[in-house]
Amino acid sequence: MPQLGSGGGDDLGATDEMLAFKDEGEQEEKIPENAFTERDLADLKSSLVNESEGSGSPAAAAAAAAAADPEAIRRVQDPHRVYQEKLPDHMDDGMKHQDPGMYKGSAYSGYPFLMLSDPYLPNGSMSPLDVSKQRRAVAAAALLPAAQPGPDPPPPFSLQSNKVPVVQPSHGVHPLTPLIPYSNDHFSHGSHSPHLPADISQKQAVHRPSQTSDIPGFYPLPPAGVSQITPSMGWFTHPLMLGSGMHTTGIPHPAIVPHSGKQEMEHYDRNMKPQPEPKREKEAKKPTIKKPLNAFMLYMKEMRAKVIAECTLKESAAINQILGRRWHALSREEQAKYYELARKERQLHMQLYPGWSARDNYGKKKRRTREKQQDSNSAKKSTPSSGRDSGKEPLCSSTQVDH
DNA sequence: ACGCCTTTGAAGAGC
DNA sequence: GCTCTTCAAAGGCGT
Repeated sequence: MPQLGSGGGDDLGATDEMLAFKDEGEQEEKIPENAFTERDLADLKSSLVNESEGSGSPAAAAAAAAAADPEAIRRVQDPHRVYQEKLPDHMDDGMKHQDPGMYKGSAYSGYPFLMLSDPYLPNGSMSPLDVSKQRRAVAAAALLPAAQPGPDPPPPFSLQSNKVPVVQPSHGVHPLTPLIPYSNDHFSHGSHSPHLPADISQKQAVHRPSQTSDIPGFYPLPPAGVSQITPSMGWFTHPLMLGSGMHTTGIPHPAIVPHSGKQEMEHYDRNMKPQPEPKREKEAKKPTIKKPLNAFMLYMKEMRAKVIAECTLKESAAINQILGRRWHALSREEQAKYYELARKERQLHMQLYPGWSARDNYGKKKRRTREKQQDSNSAKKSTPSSGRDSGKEPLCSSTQVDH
């Protein structure tokens, strides 16, 4: 159990983030009772470490959540409840505090986004790279509606998009869970790609092999928590997956992808057929176990489609900028939700691949040139506001973030 | 075909 | 302990 004992160790990021939020002065609108203090978060997270914790009542949690956040009522009436019911017991402890945020629907249906006027680019001469950046920023900004102060109606997105993979439905809704990368894309392939527009998903669905629809839940977390997951348990072990995303234990895991990466994975995803690949070639390709997604990645995965729809953007770089701003605009509870999911991700990942190290994947991506690295570093130093905390990227939403 | 862009967070390496 | 680097997702874009 490599990191299970680390307690808050791997949560530091979350804690740090929370601290950052304090500084951003976004607490005005914080709910007094349900406010997620850092200690709460720490408690919550440490509670996750105890995988074998007692049970809580999801319904009660939802009720409490609804009391604290009326809007949560709408959320908890949702399929998410199903997930809550299936949550590992240890989750309940933390969930009691944050159910409204956890596994609920759109996390920010009502929070104010503030569109900041200017792209992050400073004045001065621009390198081609800068021009490219500006072009992206402008492209994103150009598609944004004029900022309208005041509360905005929540975007008309279906909250169902947050269905949880643990109870992975076969229809094409995007679940939000720590298990997304392991369950959705790679297990319920064909049913839906979480970030793809519906039409694309449907296209994929055409190729969905019949047997996948029989898979109940690709992440059948036992009530007692992931620690009890065993290779033989509920995992979908399809012979066709052998050799592609199959863990050495026999557990199919989407985090495992062929060396060649995306393309090949898509191949498997969409067709789920053994490719007429030469054996030798197969053997030569060692599967790559991907890193577990962090909180922001999970958030992106969930929200990408929404941003794409809202902003009619497709370029990931621009979308990610928006998502970055939205991420910062999230309340602590809402962020905590994703930190929580990410934590579960890591724990599960750890259990599935005890010996795996992030270092294993080093060098599998082409490194950026040293020059660019230095370039960006110096740029960040010289213009700190252009970095992660620039606060100038548009949120695309008609609301704004005040920084 | 392949890498870059862009975001945040986690983790490893090096000092 | 701190800083730096790399990777995780995503899809348009440039070479």
